[in-house]
Amino acid sequence: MSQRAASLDATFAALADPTRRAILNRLLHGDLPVGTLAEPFDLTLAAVSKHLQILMRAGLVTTEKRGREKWCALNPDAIAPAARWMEAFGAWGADDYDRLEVALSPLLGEHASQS
Amino acid sequence: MSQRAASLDATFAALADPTRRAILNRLLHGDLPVGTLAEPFDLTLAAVSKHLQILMRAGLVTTEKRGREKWCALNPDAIAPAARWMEAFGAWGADDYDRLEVALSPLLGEHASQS
DNA sequence: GCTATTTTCAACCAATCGGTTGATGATTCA
DNA sequence: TGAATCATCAACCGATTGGTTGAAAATAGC
Repeated sequence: MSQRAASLDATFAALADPTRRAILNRLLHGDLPVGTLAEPFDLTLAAVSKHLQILMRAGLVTTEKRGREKWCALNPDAIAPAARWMEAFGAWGADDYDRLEVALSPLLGEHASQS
Repeated sequence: MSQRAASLDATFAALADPTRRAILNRLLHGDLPVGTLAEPFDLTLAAVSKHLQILMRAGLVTTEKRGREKWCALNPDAIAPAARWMEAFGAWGADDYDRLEVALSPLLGEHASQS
């Protein structure tokens, strides 16, 4: 599987969990240390820590250690490949064939991908 | 969990598998019966059938039985909620605060969602 | 140095996932 | 009617997921 496909796997899988989407929403309003980030969730800190690792592996969140706290920040650029992938399908229904052609081109690399 | 969040779960989870994205790519070029759709994949028909059920549950693919064949078609509208969700993150990095505000509003329903 | 705080690690558990095989249900056609 | 074709179902398998608990590592402050 291409590097590109693996990245899409990680991104979409990261977004498929409601806790992780809520974490991203929380970070949309500002950077936070792990403990504060975890507060509103009815989960152990270890569980939130695991979710963060999945988000980091997908590149959606970056972290920086400051003292004994680890601050988390959004990395919105990481979502771009997945967003572009999805555009093809929106464009497919768009009755706008220029837009369709543009949206389709990023897909060619994975065109014949199997399993 | 809200209905909206459940739908996002199903959509993103469906997109997180490369075989399923390849199925969608294949359908982008035209409707196909299950057997033909499955041909390029090194999988049993049963496995492809399961992937199709996941795509149908997410609403991304619709089917219609014609004779003994079951024809599959894309339903690109189903991807719109997920695409809108993702826009918020692209917009967050965009230095364009009008766009950010617009992109953020669809998130409010899930804003405080936990677990 | 000792203690408290922040976060992760390791081991475990039940549930889900992606795949297989073999049987079964529909449908077509000779 | 009987045989072939198209697709799904049911049962199973190993790997992964999302969660827990308890111990450990790193840092801060007294």
